[in-house]
Amino acid sequence: MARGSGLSMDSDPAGTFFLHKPPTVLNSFPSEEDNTKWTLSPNNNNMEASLRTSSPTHNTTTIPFQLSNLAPPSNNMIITTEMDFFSDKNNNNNNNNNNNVASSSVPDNDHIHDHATPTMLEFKLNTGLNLLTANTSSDQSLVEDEISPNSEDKRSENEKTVLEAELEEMMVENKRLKETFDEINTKYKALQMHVVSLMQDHKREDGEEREVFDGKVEENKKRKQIETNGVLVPRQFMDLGLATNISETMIGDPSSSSRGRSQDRSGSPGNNNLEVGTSKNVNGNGSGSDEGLVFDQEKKDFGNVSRGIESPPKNVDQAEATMRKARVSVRARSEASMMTDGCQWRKYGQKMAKGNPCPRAYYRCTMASGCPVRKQVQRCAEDRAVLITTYEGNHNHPLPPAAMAMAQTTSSAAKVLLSGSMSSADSIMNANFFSRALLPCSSSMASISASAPFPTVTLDLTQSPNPLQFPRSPIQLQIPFPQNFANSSASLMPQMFGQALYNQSKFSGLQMSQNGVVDPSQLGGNQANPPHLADTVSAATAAIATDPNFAAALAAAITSIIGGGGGAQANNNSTNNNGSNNNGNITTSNNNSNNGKQ
DNA sequence: CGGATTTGACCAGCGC
DNA sequence: GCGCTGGTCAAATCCG
Repeated sequence: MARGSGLSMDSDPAGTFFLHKPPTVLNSFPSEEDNTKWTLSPNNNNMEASLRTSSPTHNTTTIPFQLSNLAPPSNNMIITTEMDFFSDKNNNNNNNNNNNVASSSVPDNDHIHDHATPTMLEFKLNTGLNLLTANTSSDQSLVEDEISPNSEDKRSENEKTVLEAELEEMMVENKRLKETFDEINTKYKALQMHVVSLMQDHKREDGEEREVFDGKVEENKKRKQIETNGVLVPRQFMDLGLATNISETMIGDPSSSSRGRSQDRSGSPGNNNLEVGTSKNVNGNGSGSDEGLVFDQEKKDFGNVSRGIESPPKNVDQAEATMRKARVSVRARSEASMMTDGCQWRKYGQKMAKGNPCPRAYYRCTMASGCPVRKQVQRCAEDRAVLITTYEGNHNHPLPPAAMAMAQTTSSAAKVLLSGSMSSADSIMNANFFSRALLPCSSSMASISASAPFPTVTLDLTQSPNPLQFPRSPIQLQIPFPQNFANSSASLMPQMFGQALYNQSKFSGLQMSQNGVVDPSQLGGNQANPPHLADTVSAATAAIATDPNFAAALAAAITSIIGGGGGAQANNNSTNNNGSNNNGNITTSNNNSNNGKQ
């Protein structure tokens, strides 16, 4: 391969260019002529053009390229070019590695090989046509342009028009973006006020509701009936008190400790929603629940809360088991058999699941021996283009950046679901609030299901709402993600949700003062005292609003939306490496008590 | 040949 | 107690 740069051109008034080959290229350039005649043919508003040469030795060669970033023309137009020659006869897609100003292709390599040396049997011409309109002192060859003033003026006029149109378009875009942000800001404040108001109302009614629920096993049965019928009632639409009552009833009523068998825990058809199950009905004897991870600190805190505040110790085990089973399910359209999430997985099983003709595959993480993280992959029964991936557990090893987002999400989900698994009513409220306020952007793609046997967060990346349609409801803020955003930014989404989850898990542990006022200094403090709901909400919204990662992700999402979804700027650098993963406070309990094969 | 995948068998939990 | 289902194991098989 030979590389040459700095071909120079000049032209006659008719627009015919003469290409001068610099000495450094002579040995590799296939032509023996010193001057090859090139004709410049502008088209498409002068933003594209092609160079055509016809010579006795070259026959006809056309090199298309684009003209962009052109400054206003001058009479002394200087064109610098860069050409690369390399041997790949079949590859006509030349890469302009240094710039994208121009692209070219060589349609027929044979024509330019006529006079190649015997050792240079094949060439490929890679031309980075750097078309500049200003004088440059680079070592590239320069030649003054002699294009006729009339045609030049005409072209510059067109270019000016195009640039002005682009500028105007960008200004409109900018204005629209600003309006969108303003709208989001306004709605966020309205949402915050409304949620706080709701929580205050709930607090007033709290005592009354507890009385009622204590005697209302019937309501719990109703709830169970709904779930077993496969009709998901998103908890975000449930009355907060009802959610609380159900959860507490499930704890107090052993008969309600049956693990549901609903098939929708990993995202049943039509359940394009975020699910945060808060059931705490896992059998405390631990059979089958020994796998997965336990957060030591959370175990401790949880135990404090449970024993010290409301629950008998046996419920601690139940919630711990629930914690270990916390899952994050991701729905995304994908033709591949498995989502790329940055981790290495080994398939260890496959089963036909009830209600779905597509088999469910079981994978475990193989990035480190003993990593407890597992995932299930299954296609949606109703829409086979949708791939449902359910993660469970937390990695016990360092992760590559590409895997951080997903891992953070699973870990954060486990945390928030632990808080939702506490017997404290407020903790249940946290899980409920998760979908109502903490993930205000997700209502169209999120709901809460109590039907899952394990707490499961389901992120739906399959929806493609109108990119610019924002909700009118003052209390709900949706950030609809365009389809291509969901597809291309699967790593960003978990990051957003993961951070939100993580923040929520933080506020769930806030210490409250006697009067129920949140002490900001207690953010992330111990969890000895259960939070009050209104304060929890305030702290949560504050945590979300001030979180730079969430803000960045939100901005990226909106940018993607406004920009027509042309690729969200999923910045891996914004991944919170201080997430709950690998923080050393997790232990693996892998007794395999139920895995022994006799 | 070593690692990954496939697949039948096994086990636990739950509903009836 | 039995059957169903989800989840896992491990031998067999495949593959690079």
